[in-house]
Amino acid sequence: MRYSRMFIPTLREDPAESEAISHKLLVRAGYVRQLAAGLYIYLPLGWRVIRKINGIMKEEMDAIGAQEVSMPVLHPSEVWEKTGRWADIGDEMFRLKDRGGRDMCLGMTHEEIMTWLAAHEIRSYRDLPQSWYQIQTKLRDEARPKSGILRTREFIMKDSYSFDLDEQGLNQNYNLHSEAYDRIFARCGLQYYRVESDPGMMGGATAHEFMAPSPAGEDQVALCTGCGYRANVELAVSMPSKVEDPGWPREEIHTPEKRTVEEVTAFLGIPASNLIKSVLMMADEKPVLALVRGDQELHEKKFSRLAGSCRPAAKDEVRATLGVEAGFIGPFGHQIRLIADSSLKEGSWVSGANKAHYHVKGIRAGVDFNPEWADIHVAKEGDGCATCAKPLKVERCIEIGNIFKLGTRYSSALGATYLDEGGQSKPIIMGSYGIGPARIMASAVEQKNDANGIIWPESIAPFDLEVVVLNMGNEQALKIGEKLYSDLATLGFDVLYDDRDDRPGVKMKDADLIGIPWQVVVGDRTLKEGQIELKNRRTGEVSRLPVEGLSLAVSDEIRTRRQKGSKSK
RNA sequence: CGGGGCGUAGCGCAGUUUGGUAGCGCACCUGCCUUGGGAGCAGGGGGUCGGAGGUUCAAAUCCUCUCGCCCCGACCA
Repeated sequence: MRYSRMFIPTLREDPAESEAISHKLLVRAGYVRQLAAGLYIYLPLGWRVIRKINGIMKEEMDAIGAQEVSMPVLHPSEVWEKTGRWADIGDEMFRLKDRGGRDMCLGMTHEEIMTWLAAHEIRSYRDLPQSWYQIQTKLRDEARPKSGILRTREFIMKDSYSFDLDEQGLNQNYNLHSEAYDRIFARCGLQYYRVESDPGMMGGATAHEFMAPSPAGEDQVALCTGCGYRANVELAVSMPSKVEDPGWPREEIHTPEKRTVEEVTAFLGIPASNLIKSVLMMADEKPVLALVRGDQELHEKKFSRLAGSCRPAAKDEVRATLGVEAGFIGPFGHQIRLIADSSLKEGSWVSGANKAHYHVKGIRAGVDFNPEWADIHVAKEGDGCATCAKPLKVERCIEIGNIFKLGTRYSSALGATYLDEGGQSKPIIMGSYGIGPARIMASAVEQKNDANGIIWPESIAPFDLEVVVLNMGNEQALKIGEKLYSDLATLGFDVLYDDRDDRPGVKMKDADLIGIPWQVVVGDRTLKEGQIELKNRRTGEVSRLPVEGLSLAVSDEIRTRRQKGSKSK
């Protein structure tokens, strides 16, 4: 492809409306443009990257026997009504009516439609197992689109669905997908973790997420440095650091206007880990008091697994229920359910005194309060691993893929059954598996860039190499450039040929910004010595090659250095 | 949906406090010149100041409403 004819609108400056590095670079280097909040246009370079990623995904999906299909984006409401999600899902679903007044929606995922198909076409155990996948547009009316192409309202997803006779078959398909995902992300050049995740509203039992570490990520992942335990903090368990019992006797202390943990600890000169934080939650409109240590955060999801769906109580609800304002709640003297984090079992603590402007020091579990015990804190860096007690690390990550064991949730609802060998009708056992190619793209940029721009992994770069003729006025250079361009293409490389009549500085800046892994530079300076340069974008390493037999030399050099590179990785 | 910020030329911004007929850099067009890290000179085109209403002799600037975008939080099937 000739640069002069390709649409690559690079920007000299970072776009104003962007925070994430990947967002800035992808806009600046001419890969994407924003149409509206959460709606992105993929320009020629950007679409090439997506196509490369999709190609890798297809190869790996096909390799595990999954079959590609294509599903409609527009769905009739009935299918979604059958699984209950038409009602369960709120504003996040785009809904519309067709001309006949029928309720329709835009697909946010395809469990319903895939299961509908299975329900209609699968009859016998002989038809199973099946794995179907598609690479298709999804639409979700996100409350807050953000970080460029990381969280958008319209996005492409590779989603696969497995259909099995039994749990054993599901496990096999689940593992096949997990391994295929490992190969996909490794081939895309990403650093990533496979972590335990919350099955959530997908309604399954087991789920994992594939997480690419990046400060732009929205998720936090707890990682054990010892045993390899890895889990999304949405469900990660941990042992909070031990706190020595100060052995305080019980006494009431005047703490005027000291409401928050910071205020109280500063006032009393004690660490937050000596405090009990009491949070009143409304679970199905019934009050439940949650107790965590002062240095912990209440994990609402863990809590709601015990208490039912809940929300923090409003200020006036606190007063009405407990008779005291929120800053001075104590865990004693109430007739409501108490759930405390296990870290509070031993020791003496400071808590609110159930009296405005007073706290109480030296209260003890078993003496002053008798809660139900559970892990209801958010795991944080430095907590002990629940399995091996080694310290946990917490890292911010981008969710690039997920796998769910769905079981029979969708097949039961939609009547996707088969007849087994004995003629018994049984629900199909399902799994679903997703990958966001745009997130792979963004994660790659997040993980691989420098001050000059993007550094693509070779597998997903828009081109294999870029030929840069620095001075188009130099006839010899021009001739060599043209020859390189056609020869290297013939040798099977995807070549971007910068034939623009621009100054060398502009071309080199653009080449670095765009981030194609190899640059073949034809410049006056080295040409005088009968040489051209081959530059590795990642390492900056430059090797000089003689003009004679150039194209083959370049291709040999890239191939051997690719091998060297992959060995040293 | 709650909190914060921002909408002025294609992009990045100043001007808004204190109302007086819109500016800078880059990009773009023409010509000259230049070619190893976003050159230089000369000339030129381009803006209903997000939108609507109001106050005023006069509004980018003040007031009211509204739309859009970004960031934090909630949400995220």
